[in-house]
Amino acid sequence: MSTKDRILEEALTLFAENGYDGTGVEQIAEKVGIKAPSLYKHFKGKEDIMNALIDTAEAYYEASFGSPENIGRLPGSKDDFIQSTLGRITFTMHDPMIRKIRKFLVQEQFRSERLAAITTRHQLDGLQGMYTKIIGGMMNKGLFREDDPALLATEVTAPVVLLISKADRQPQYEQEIMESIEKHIRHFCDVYMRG
Amino acid sequence: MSTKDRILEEALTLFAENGYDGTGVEQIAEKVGIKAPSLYKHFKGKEDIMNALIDTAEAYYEASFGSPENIGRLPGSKDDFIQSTLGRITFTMHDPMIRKIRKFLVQEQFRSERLAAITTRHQLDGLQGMYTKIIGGMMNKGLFREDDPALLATEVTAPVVLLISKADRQPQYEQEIMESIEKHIRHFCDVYMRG
DNA sequence: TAATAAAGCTAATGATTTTTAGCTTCATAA
DNA sequence: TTATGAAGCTAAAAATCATTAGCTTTATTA
Repeated sequence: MSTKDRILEEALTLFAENGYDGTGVEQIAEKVGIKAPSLYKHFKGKEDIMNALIDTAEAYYEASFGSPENIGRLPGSKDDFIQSTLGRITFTMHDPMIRKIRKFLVQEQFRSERLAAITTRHQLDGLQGMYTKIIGGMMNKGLFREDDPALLATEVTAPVVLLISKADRQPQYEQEIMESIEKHIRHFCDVYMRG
Repeated sequence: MSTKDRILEEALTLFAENGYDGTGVEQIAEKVGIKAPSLYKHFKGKEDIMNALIDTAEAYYEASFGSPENIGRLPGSKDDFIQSTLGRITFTMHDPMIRKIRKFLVQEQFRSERLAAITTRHQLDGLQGMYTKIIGGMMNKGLFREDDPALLATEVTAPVVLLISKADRQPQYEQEIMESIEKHIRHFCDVYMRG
């Protein structure tokens, strides 16, 4: 892994933990194993590091939610829907990279319009767009009752997003949070699915 | 209004806009109309200002969600439920004090366990506890179908909380957001209320 | 082999920021 | 009226931080 990428990696870790203003270039350099002035061989300055980081977050978003392939096959039953959804949530919750991007964005969302827009995509439009397609597709197959797929996507994803945020800041409650999420998903299926 | 209170007021405004680390004591002093060293006649230091601010946020939470009186009378019909809920949301969204506390908390939630706990209360337990009581009460009167009131409270409040956060960082979308919220609330009533 | 460029280092600069020391003013109370 | 304490100020200390300048090493390439 190149030094440049190592810098981005450690910077994201530190920004996620202490925020941009709460992180010094010296800290970043130390984690990478170089001295602070050497950072400037790779980036113009601290802000340049953050901008590169934002590009990473954008690319990551694009890879996760940008293409329809990420949905995979449509779930064919209630249990299938529940299991694939819980799987996605468990992955999203624990993947270190996604977790750091989430924590970084939530702290820096007010820094610029661009960061605000990315935060909204990560927190709302991403998951929601994905579930609009899934639910819409399953509706066509008669697995969901007729309704507005985008609205149902909001209903199912919003509580999950909020509970994952809670787990990010209070990991000691992770177990209860997972139980709440599962309960919520099952209830959602009971209400909106056929059979 | 005392200088001490003015300091807290301006500090909250600045912390909400630029975060704790992004705000200098000099900025706070300037907004108050004094010089930075004079702040130390009222607080031990910058961190002491934030701690006092957190007490304010706690007190505010207690006043808003701590006592059952804040629910007022139970809504007696679907329209009553929708109107009182939309009223509460509009107020919460626009009240400058609540708005600043929300923005402050969302940025500083990882700074300490105390801030994490308060953020969870403000973002989840507060509204949710209130709506658990409202929906539970209305269920007893036969206005809601039989179900788990706490679960329904999650379903109705979570999308609202997320959309309000979006409005905080992207006020230019406020109108569409309000429409989304209203659509969501009406849909919620259609699904879970009788009649 | 000689030249070059990339990537590291030390030392230091300059800017900012929090905090302290010590002085002044002014209202209040003895 | 005098003493006291609260609340402001200026000046400066002390610390931190991002960045620059200039040197060294090392690998690559002509």
